[in-house]
Amino acid sequence: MPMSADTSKRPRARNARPKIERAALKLFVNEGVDAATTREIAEEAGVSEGALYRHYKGKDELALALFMETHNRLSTMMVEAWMQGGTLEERVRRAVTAYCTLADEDWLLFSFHLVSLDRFIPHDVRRDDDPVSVTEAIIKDLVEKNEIPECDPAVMAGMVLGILLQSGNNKVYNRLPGNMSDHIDAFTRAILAILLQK
Amino acid sequence: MPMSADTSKRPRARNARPKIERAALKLFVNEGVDAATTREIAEEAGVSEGALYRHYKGKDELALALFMETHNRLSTMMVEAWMQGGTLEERVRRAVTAYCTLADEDWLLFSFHLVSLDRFIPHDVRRDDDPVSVTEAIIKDLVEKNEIPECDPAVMAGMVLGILLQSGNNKVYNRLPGNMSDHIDAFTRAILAILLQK
DNA sequence: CAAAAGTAAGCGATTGTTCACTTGCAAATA
DNA sequence: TATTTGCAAGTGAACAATCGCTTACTTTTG
Repeated sequence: MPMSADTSKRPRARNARPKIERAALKLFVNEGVDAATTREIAEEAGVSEGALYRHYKGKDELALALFMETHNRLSTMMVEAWMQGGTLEERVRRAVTAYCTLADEDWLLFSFHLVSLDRFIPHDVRRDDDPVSVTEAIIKDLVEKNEIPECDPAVMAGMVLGILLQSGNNKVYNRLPGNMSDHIDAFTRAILAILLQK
Repeated sequence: MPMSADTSKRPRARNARPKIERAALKLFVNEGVDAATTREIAEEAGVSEGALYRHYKGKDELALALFMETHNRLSTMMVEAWMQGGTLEERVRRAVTAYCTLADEDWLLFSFHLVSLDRFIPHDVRRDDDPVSVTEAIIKDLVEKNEIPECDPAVMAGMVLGILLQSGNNKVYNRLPGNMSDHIDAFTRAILAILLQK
């Protein structure tokens, strides 16, 4: 007995994982992690809901994995850019360039990291290898070697990072035109101005 | 027939509204608005769940009201501080002082505003009276009057605000010691350094 | 005593996750 | 080469839990 027309069954998807990740990123950024449902993600990805659980333990693990992808690359790139040596300006410019390049290469992935910082960065625990701690350590070192004037490293680290992070946030809100890389010069000069002030 | 001992009925609360607001703030900051349930808020406040709905239409309205309380005061204080006139340094210092004072007066309320910025600030719409637009307008004015060197007002506004916002965020994460007001000097000098750079 | 404020119970809707089943592919077997 | 077999990947229906909110009622207040 021939079946009547296919009752709108989804054609089986292939390579669901990247589709799920891009769909999740899009919804996470636009609605927030909590508001984005697994059903929405699956629909946006053109994939069944169960497929998500073949690759991730659950929604939270998916979100964390996407966050960490950027978070780890960020720490690595920043440290590498700094360790290469050179003048203060050269090192700052390299770090800023690394940050902006990472942002521009995959803006969706990067902006998710940016807007989810306060969800995934624990409020009370310090890690030695996260961007804030790394920046603080670098500044402490610069002070000790008399490359910059005396200052409170914790305060200075916040201000320096603020220049980059807030500019990123403004780009998320469509308040900053162009790519992040378009402003490498402005960022570099501002950071140097703060570091070398007085 | 006398009932056996009171089966754990909550003693009727009085003045529930402020209790609800403080409890909500605490939970909103620590868990996020979505993760904090109305049941948790009521329990933390020592109040029944229904009491929330005597004062607010729902959870979202409660969160928005708490956000706007800071948001509006912030815009007002910043504009007032700036309009009073004086030298560039005096005006910057007054604006910074206003910001830090607001933060220290009610840190819980303020930090909720800080961590919820991207929830309540729409991604695509510009308002003329929000802090970012206000800052941008001020900088544009400074450039036109040749009080500071030529620069892109959008970029400069992001960087200037970043100094304050990221420091606030770091305090939320317990990475910045003391009150915000303790660092008024550092913030003021840093902002002046990037405004007047080159 | 009327209105405002608070309570406890519970309802409808939604959500993250599970589960039994199917499919396509590639290695193993003959 | 032709056939079998094992397994990772995909499906979608259903579940248990939870959440925001409403309701019927009681208490306080001016």
